[in-house]
Amino acid sequence: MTPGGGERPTIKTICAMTGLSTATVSKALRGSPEVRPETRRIVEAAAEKVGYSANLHGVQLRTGKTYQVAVLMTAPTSDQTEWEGVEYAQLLSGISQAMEHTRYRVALYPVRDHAEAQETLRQIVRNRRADGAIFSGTRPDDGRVRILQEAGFPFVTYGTTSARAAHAFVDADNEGIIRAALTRLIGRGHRRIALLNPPAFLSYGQTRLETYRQVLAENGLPFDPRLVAHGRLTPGYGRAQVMIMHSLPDAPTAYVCANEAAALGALAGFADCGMVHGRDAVINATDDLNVSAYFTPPLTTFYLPITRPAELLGRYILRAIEGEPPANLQTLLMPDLIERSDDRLRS
Amino acid sequence: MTPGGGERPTIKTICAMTGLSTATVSKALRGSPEVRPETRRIVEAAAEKVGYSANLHGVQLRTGKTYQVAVLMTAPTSDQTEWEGVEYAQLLSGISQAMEHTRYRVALYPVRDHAEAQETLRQIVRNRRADGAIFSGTRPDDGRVRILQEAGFPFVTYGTTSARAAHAFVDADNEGIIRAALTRLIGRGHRRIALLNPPAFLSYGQTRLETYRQVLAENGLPFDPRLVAHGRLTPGYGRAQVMIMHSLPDAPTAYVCANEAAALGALAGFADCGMVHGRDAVINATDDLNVSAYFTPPLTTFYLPITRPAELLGRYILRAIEGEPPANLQTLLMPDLIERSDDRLRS
DNA sequence: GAACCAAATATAAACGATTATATTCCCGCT
DNA sequence: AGCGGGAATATAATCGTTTATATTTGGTTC
Repeated sequence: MTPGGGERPTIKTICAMTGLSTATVSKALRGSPEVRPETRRIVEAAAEKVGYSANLHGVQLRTGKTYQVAVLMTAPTSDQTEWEGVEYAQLLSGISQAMEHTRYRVALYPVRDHAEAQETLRQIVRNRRADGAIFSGTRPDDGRVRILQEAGFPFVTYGTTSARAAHAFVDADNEGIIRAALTRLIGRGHRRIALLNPPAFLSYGQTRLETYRQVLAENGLPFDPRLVAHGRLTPGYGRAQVMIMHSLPDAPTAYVCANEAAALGALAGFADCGMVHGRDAVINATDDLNVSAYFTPPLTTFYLPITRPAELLGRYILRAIEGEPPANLQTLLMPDLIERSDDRLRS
Repeated sequence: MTPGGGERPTIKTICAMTGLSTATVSKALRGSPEVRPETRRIVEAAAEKVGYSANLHGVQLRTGKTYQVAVLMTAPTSDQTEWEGVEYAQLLSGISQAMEHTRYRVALYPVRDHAEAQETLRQIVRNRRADGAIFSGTRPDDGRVRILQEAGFPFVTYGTTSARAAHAFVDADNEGIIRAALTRLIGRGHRRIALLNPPAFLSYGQTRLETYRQVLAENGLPFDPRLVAHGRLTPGYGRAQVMIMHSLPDAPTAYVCANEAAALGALAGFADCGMVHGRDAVINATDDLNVSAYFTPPLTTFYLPITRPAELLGRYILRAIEGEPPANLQTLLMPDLIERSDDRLRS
């Protein structure tokens, strides 16, 4: 494509073609007002002709920008074969898609745990390996948030923290979800409703628990701690919790599962206990993949396509990098209720 | 940490500390034999003291290396809410983990289709955005493979092609899987076995189909094209195919599904048709997430934890970048058979 | 002791962009 | 005519490395 050979064109190629200096060409290409519109057109034509695109390494060295967005992924490790973390695929895809027509790319940093995440972020900040960061699984007092705030490093969380006012975030409206799910189930006659929550240290688990207690109280129902479980949201967890709670003297008639993996396991637990969904108890899920349509039986779900928060995360980190204040970069998304079963209390 | 202030240390920092020149320091840090061991120790001590780590942008500009591995991900797009592509999360995680203690990072390139993948790869090659590439969903005659081979660009595929001899790849042993699955089902009395395959243009679908025909022939069983389906491996696909094949005059008594998503849908199809798994027909899956343990009922599966091929992909791409010949970078992995149901033909 | 050589180190030129500073040019003003 | 000043462009420094080339050092050899 380059007339003179297969070498990749640089600014100097364009200088040679146009007789202009590197400074002028550089400015013209970035649309600086200092260069005459006519000159800019000449430069752009030349650039177009040879298919010029800036060498990022040069730009990066000079400006210190990396054009990378670090996405931390709390990794499904090799020793852990459960169905977990599968939503990362679509999360990453959505984030990348938001950066499609920019210079930015997603760079992946898998981490094993919270401590490693902090260490990784420190390195990213210290060595300026990225211009911004995204991570999920937030805790109310989140060490990662503190590190990045102290460093003045742009970031967006997927999930809230107690410092939420001060940073960009995207999350599902967990309060809204639990309120709607419980109100619906209570309206259909359920009095003992189990909550299969994620690990207790996660913000959204806590939000859900608080809302759960609140809604129970508002409806004059007692709070029974034995109906609340915390744990990693694997199918195995869902199954185990159903088996435990089923054997309570006063077993729950409804299970609200924090995601579809747990709900799938809960269904398996039903089978193990000889329970029939809809007759002995019901399960509701809240999730972002919408697999529950294919469970036997299909489950009622609060469904938020994960690509929605994902694209938002992508757009927000770009704006955060550009210096937009966090207050403009905060969104809670309310999932849609998809009723796939009646869920009325029988018996 | 730097004595003189918060600035990030560079080679010049170390020059100032040791009184050596940048050339010597650079060579010392990279272990060049031209520098005296004693000098090297001095340099290393100084580097350690100030916490020096090379500025990648400088290195990249000078050497042209990017220390990025491009992973193409045929993206679950926003308009597509089916459970599909979820295994990418663990694939990416495994790849990244293989590069953990290197300078290399995974850079993510989501693409919508084959054409976009080719265009993306051309850009990556042309603008040297990465040192190597990984992609999946191979076809026998794969345009992406041709582009990279012509460019002499290092890459590893997840899946085989007809040019397999000439490039690095990792894949499941699809021939072995189908042979084992069919032999087992035939041994248990099944005569009409359905094959729920991925889209026909994919290599592994073709391999599976060929093996399927071959094994049938070896066992004196007729090949019935109506028992073979091709399509995107969503739950919806599995369900639809079961409904179609169930209504055949001579319906299959066993379904071999190419992944767990399709198998889950097939189970949903069973429920829709009023079929009972194990009585009217059985389902086998082959997959890498091992969710089928939690289906109702649990399904027999050929299970290859996706992290195994993933780590191999990561290791292979690093070696390919270092110039290792493709012949040493080719592996077919045989999954484990996990028998979760009897699967003998009843009736 | 001069000449030579290898080993170790230093100097300086890249890599490709951005940008502070300098130069040129042209115009209007006194 | 001379000068000041703004607009447009050019020159050159710079980012942090690597590496080709030059220089120094010290030891051998004759």
